[in-house]
Amino acid sequence: MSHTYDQPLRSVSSLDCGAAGVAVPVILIENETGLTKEVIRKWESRYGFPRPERDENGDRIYPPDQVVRLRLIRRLLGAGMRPGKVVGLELETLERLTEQMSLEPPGTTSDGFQQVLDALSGHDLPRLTHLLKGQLIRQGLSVFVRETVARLNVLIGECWLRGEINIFEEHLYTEAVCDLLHESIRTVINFSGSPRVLLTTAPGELHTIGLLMASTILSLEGAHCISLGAQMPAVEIVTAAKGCAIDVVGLSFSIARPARDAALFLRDLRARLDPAVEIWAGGVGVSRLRRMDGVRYMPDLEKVSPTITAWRKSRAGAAS
Amino acid sequence: MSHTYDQPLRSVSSLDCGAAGVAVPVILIENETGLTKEVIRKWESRYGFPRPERDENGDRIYPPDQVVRLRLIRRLLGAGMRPGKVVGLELETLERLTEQMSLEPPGTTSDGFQQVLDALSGHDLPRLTHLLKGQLIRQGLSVFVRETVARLNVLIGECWLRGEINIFEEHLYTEAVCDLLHESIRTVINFSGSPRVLLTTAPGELHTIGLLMASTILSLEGAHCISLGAQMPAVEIVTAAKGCAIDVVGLSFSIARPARDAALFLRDLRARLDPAVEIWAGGVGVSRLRRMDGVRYMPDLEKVSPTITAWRKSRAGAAS
DNA sequence: TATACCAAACCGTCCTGGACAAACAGCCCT
DNA sequence: AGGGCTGTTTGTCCAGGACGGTTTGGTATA
Repeated sequence: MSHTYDQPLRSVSSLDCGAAGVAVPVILIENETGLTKEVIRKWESRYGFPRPERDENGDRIYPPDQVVRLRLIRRLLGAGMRPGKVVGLELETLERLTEQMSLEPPGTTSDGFQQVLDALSGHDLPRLTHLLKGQLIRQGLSVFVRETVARLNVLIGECWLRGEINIFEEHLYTEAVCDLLHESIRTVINFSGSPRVLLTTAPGELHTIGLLMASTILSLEGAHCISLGAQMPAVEIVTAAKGCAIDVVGLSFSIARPARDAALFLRDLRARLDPAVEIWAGGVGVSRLRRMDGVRYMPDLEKVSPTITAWRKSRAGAAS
Repeated sequence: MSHTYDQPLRSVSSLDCGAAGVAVPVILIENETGLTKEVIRKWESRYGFPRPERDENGDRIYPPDQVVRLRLIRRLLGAGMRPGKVVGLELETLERLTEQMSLEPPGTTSDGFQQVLDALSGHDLPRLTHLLKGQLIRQGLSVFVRETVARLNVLIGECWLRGEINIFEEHLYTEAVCDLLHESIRTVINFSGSPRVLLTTAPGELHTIGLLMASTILSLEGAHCISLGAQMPAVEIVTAAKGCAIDVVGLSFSIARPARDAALFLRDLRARLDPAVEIWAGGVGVSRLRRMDGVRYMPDLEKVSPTITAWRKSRAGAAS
C-alpha cells in the first residue's frame, strides 16, 4: 500500500537528481510518467520493461532511472512511435531518438530564450519577470502569447523531460507567465463581447496556462471569456453553457495525459451539448486527436482569429 | 502525420443517447463521479452497490441514476461519512443526509453573503465581481481576505455539498476571487521582504485559493512570497528551499483530500528539510491534523501576523 | 507505380478474485 | 477526559487472462 514519498531513496548522483531522485511507488507513477499504472504493468509482462523493485509488501517501486526512461518513452509514443519498438530501449538510445525527434536541433536556442532559461536555473524571479515583461512590451500582447509564450512552453517542457530543470523551476516559470497574463488580460477584458466563450479543461487535465493564453487571445479578438478553471465534468459544462448563454466551449488539452481520454471526453461532451454551441479544442494535445464532427481543432493560437471571424460571419448569416 | 499511439476508441454507444441521462462506461466513470473505477468495483462486491449493467462485451455500464447516487455518496464521504454507512443507501436517504450535513442552519446567511450567492446562481459575473470589489474597498484587503473570503469559502462549500449550487458555479466564484486577489497582491508584492516564504500545496491537493489568500496576508505583513502553485513533491520543495534561500515553507490544506496523506507528507517533508527552514501549515484542513514538532499550524489567517512577528524576533535574537 | 483490401500482429483496457496494511472505531484502563 | 489496545473497515495492489479496436504489411488489382 505504501502511499508516499517517504521511501528512502536511492539517491542519484548529486547535482542533477532533482525531479527523479526518489524511487516511485505505484500510486505516484501515473503522475510522474503520464502513463497509467495498468499499461506500465502490461509493458513489464510483455516487453520486460520496466523491471521495478518491490517494497516490503511486494508492491512495485520504480527506481528513478526507470522513471526517466518511462518519461522518454511516453514522449516518443506521443510523437508516433510504437510501444513495441521503444519500450525497453536503453537510456542512450531513447535520448538519441528524442533529439532526432525534437523540432529544433539542440544548440539553436535563441538568445532571449536562453536568458529565460538562465534566469530560471538561477531562481532569479525578478529577472525572469523583467525578461518576460520586456518581451511583452516589445512584441505586443498578441504576438507575445502566440509566439514567445507558446515556444517557451515547448522549450521548457523539453528541458523538463530531459531532466535539465526541476519541476519547481518549471512551476516558477508557469507562475511568472500566468501572473503576467492575468495582469494583461485585465486590461483587455470584455464583459459584453461576442462570442461568449466558456473556457475550461477536461477532468484529469490540470494545466490552465493554455486557458489563460486562449483567454488572452480571445479577449483581444473581442470575445467575452468566462473561465471555469480546470477539470470540468461534461455534465457541468452542459449546465454552464445553458446557464451562461454560451456560444462556444473552449477546451485546452496538454500532452500530459493520455489522448484517449481526451477523445472520449470530446465525443461525450459533443453528444450532450446543444448542437448550436460550438466546441473549440486547443492546446498542444489536440494534434494527436482524431478529428470529429462538431468540434473545431486549433493546434495553435493562430487559428483563433480566423475562426472567430468565421463564427461571426456564420452567425450574422444565420440571423439575417 | 499524427499516427498517434493512443487512439483506440472502443465504440461507446452512449453517443447516440440524449443529453440528459446517459449510461456511463467504465472509462468515463472516474470523470463523472470523482471516484476511481477500482474503488467503485470494490463497493460493488462489498456493498452490492452500484449494480451496473453490461454492454455486449461484458464491460460495466453505469446507468444514470446510479451515477447520480455515486456522486452524492462522494459528497458525503468528503464530509467525513464512512463508505460502509452510506454506500448503497437509497437516493432519498442520501439527499436527506446531504441536507442535514450543513453546519449552519439555513436562513442565517447575512445579507451581503446572500447577494453573492444570488449573483452566483444568476451567473451574473459582472455583479459578482462588483460585490466582491465593493466589499474589498470597504473592509480593506486584510480584513476582506481574513473574514469575507474565508467565510464565503465555507458558505459556498456548504452550498455545493447540499447541491444548491453547481460545480461550475463554485468555480465561477473561485475564479472571481482569485482574479481579485491576484490584482490586489500585485499592489503589495514585495521582492525583498522577509521572511522569504515558499508557498505551495502537497501532491493531491489542488486548491490554490488558500495559497493566494496566504500570499496576500503574508505580503501585507512584509514577507517575500514565492508561489509554486499546487502539488509539489517533497523532494522538490527541499530543492527549491535550498535554491531560493527560503526561510519558511507555507503549505495549504483543504478538506477536500484525506487527512492521512497530509500528515504523511508533512512528516516526510519535515524529515528531509533543513531544520532551519520552518514549515507553516494553513488552510481549513489543518484542524484535522495531529500536531507535530517542527511544524506550525495555522487553522486561520489570524495567526499569520503574530507568527511572522515571532519569527522576526527569534531570527533577530539568533543573529545577535 | 500506386491503390485497395485483408489477415495477422499489436496493444490498451477491462475482467475476476484475492491479499494486505493503513486508518478508523470502540473498548478498556488509568 | 485521555492514552493504549483490538477488531473492523477500506483503498490500493497483485496475478494472469480475455477481448476488440488499431496498425501493419503483404497481396491482388487498376
